[in-house]
Amino acid sequence: MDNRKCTDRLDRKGIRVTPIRILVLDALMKASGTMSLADLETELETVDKSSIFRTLEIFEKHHLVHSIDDGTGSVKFEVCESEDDCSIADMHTHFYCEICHKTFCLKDISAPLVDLPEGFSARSVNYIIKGVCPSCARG
Amino acid sequence: MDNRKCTDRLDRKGIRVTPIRILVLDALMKASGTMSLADLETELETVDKSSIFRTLEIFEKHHLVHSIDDGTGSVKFEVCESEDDCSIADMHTHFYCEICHKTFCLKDISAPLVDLPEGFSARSVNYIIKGVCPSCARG
DNA sequence: GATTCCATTGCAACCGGGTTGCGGCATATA
DNA sequence: TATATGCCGCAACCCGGTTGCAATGGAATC
Repeated sequence: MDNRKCTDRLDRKGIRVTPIRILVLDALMKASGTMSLADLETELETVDKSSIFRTLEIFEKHHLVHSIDDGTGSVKFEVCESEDDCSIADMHTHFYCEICHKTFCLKDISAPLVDLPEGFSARSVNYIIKGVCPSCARG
Repeated sequence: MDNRKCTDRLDRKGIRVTPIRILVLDALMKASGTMSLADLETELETVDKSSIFRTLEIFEKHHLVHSIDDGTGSVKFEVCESEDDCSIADMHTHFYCEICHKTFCLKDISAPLVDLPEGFSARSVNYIIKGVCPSCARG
């Protein structure tokens, strides 16, 4: 576990460093895709659900992670790509297969952003396409 | 209540007509925007939650209505625009204000659809932008 | 007309993700 | 050392959604 890297990043975001916050951030950074609260609970079995919850809450408020609602009923979390700021450009496309109920993370397809009516300002985008994935289409 | 119109539409979709289904469909058609299960429960106080739930399930399966997950924790329902088929073109943009927690239905902005990798086929799009709405921006 | 069958519905209970109150412990501040 | 503040675990709670089951009712069959 890269303790140092986590500590630095928390510092830079102005988040007080604690052992649990390091654990959670480390797990998120190591994860290949997104992680749900339940995923983190499983991964960090010594840490209480509510602590993880509150940690994620803080991370999100400080734009260290962002959440994706893929419509499966459990919100997913992901470390923001850019080190210093979490921009809308970080938001990419997700695909949910209605057959096998898996969520795919299409990292290289960034979520489109439409022109909004006067007065609306966007801070994040939740873009999820539902349909049938390749392997379910074949079989 | 336009009983006839509802009955016809149910018929055309191959959905067996029942009093409750007429009530639910009528409420949805009359609604200015989207409705949640809870909204319908309030509107149709004589009808049980589970009955509404199952009715919506059937409606959705027959592509008479579609659901939108706006990230508020309660799924919204909406009658498909086109009479005969519910196409992806029906899906429009939704905006969720992080300050006042309201969901706006931007009916005239259709949800964009990105090119998916080989093998993925899209059946619906869930596109929701989060940010600050005009009245909250004003302060 | 009587009987059988199956879809529909209401009720109540359940489920699971998320959230909160609170008390204890640790850490910081005076 | 005394005092405040923040962090954490536990347990309980909340709420939207979902399911099992029994009763009802209408259509199909005898």
